[in-house]
Amino acid sequence: MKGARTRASILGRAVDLASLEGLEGVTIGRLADELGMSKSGLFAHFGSKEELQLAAIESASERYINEIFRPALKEPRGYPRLIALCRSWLSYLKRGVFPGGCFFAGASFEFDGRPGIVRDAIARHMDDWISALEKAIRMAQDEGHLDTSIEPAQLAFELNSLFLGANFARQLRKDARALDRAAVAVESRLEALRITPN
Amino acid sequence: MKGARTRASILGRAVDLASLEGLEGVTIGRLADELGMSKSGLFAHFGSKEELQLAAIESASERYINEIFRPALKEPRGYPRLIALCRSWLSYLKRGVFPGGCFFAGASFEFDGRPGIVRDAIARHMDDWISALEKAIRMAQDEGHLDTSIEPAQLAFELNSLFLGANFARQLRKDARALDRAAVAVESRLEALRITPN
DNA sequence: GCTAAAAACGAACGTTCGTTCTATTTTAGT
DNA sequence: ACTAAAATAGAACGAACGTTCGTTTTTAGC
Repeated sequence: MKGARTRASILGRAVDLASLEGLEGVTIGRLADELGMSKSGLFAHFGSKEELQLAAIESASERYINEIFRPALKEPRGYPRLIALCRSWLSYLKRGVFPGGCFFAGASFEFDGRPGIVRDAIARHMDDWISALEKAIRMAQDEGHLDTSIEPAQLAFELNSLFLGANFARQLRKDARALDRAAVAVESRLEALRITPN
Repeated sequence: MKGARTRASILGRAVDLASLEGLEGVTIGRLADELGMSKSGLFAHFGSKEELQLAAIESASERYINEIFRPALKEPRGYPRLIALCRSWLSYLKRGVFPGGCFFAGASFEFDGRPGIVRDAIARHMDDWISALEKAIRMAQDEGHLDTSIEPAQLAFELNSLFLGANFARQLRKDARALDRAAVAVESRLEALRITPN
């Protein structure tokens, strides 16, 4: 069906736009104009703005997983996969996978003070992401690659904080060294916790 | 003049609302309703929505400085003031100085992808904040309290990242341990860099 | 190539947005 | 208390919002 292709291109543009101007800032009229189609034609694909937002979140999640998670899974479990995941996140920001920085960082801060199913969907995806980070950490500990005295949830919090800090420094402050700063912090923190075999 | 009092109460409410729903989400009609006054009466205080947003940012900045910066300045310069500043930030979040978490964290992520003078004003305030953090770090180094091998800008980046991470975990994920996690990370990072006299 | 279904369109709906007037009320200085 | 100035109100504006509807065009299966 052609509808699926159109729908995908709508969501692609919606997600890009949302990373720049926020999920609520993506207006159906503007989106239709940019794609050269009518408001009503675009609208019919979703039935409501809320459904469009939910679909955009799912679309962004696929990109997020493909660009960050999938590549890191090729590395062997343990320390290599954990550090690959962190490097992958910073590379994802550097490559400009979303033109306005991390879609989920923006959406998280935009919706954290509102009720509703859109907020819930964002929170669910971020829970999944943090859980994935924790799992990678736990695996590195299980493999004997990482100090077990640190709680996985604590380290995941710290790493995720550095990712948010990188997004902040790069997107708002236009700090050209943002990614380097985050990389240095991530690498040295992990290296200090690393257990090398000998 | 009575106008000044009214203006202050408008801005107080606008800032609270913006911390919850975003600076763009604060609508003049809603704001007027909540304050029991007319749209046009409220509007006349500012002349445009953009001016209202700029005034709200200034108002939020005063709160930010009074609640975080001012108390920490009572501590002696050096390590005591630096750690007081960090503790003050986390306490500011815990106390709920803004009902929707840190006003500037939200505003930063909301406007980082847009052009205009509102974005510029937010960026300027955040530059000031990061500079203040760096200055406190440099002073601690000058006093001989802190390892000089770390760049002040690097440590400021890391500390600020943990603050953003705390806001994220607390406001979006409703993680009751968010503040503890950030505190543990901040304290251990600073303690490791500390130089104790003997 | 015909045809039923799917997709896109164009016009209009009611609402809310920021903003602009003019008129009225309230304040502050004498 | 009087008065000029400041503050607030009320009605209306065009534009944009999300949404609905009936019609037309395009697609896909036979």
